[in-house]
Amino acid sequence: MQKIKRHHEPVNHKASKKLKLVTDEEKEEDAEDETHFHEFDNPVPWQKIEAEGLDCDYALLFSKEEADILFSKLEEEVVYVTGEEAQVQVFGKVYNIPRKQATYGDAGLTYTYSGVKRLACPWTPTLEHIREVVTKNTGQTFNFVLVNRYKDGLDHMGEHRDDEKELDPLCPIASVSLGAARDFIFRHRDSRGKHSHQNFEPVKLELAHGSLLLMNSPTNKFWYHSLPIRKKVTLPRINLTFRRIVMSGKKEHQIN
DNA sequence: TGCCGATCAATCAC
DNA sequence: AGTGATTGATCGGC
Repeated sequence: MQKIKRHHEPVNHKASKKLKLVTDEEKEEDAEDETHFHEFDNPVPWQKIEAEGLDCDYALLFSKEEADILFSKLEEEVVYVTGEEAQVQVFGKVYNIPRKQATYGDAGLTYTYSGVKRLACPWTPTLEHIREVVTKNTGQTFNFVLVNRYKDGLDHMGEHRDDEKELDPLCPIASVSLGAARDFIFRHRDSRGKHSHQNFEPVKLELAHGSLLLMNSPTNKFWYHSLPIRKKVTLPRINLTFRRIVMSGKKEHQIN
């Protein structure tokens, strides 16, 4: 297993200056005598967000300094789709999506967005680095990331659920936010529309620079989420949603 | 003003 | 093959 090089400040500022990534086995060995190792190894403090059928965990994963660097690196590395790939059809009409999108992941993986299949680009160094940090902090592995870039508060995403068939239903979706903080709204599926038969209050969060939101099962079965327009926001935000895609049985891309 | 919820009535996946 | 779900723009109410 490859070691992760930490080239930014650690989350825990009380941690030793000697930043050495230790494997789980090494932790076991050192655990008894070295107190400062415990400080360094402390997991990020998670905040639980719960409602009926909704189960999320929120944490500040990166310091401002780390997050600033990650943001600018992503601005250099990520290539967003253009043209027809950046359009979506709603009720028969074609629109440009009100944000920029890109898909990265393990070789050969595809992702279906609004009926259109899209091939994952190979991981960039920064995306791979963030994936490793997320894995280290969640214990979950991901093989794909959807990148959404919102250039200002007018860029947005409408209400939807991430319930694509190709997603591993038990794996959480890990959403990393970088750049401008944006409001994020959950609404229960049975509390939408004029004749909704239940009355769950929306769950509203602000996703901060450097934060990680884990959306655990079965959140996406019952709750829609959206990133609404915020006219006061003038700065860009990049959002990374790490997912686990299972190519169940389906023969991938038959080449004739 | 800005925000929020409802509507649209075409197309597609299952 | 009929049904249900859809994603974004627009509009009305507050």
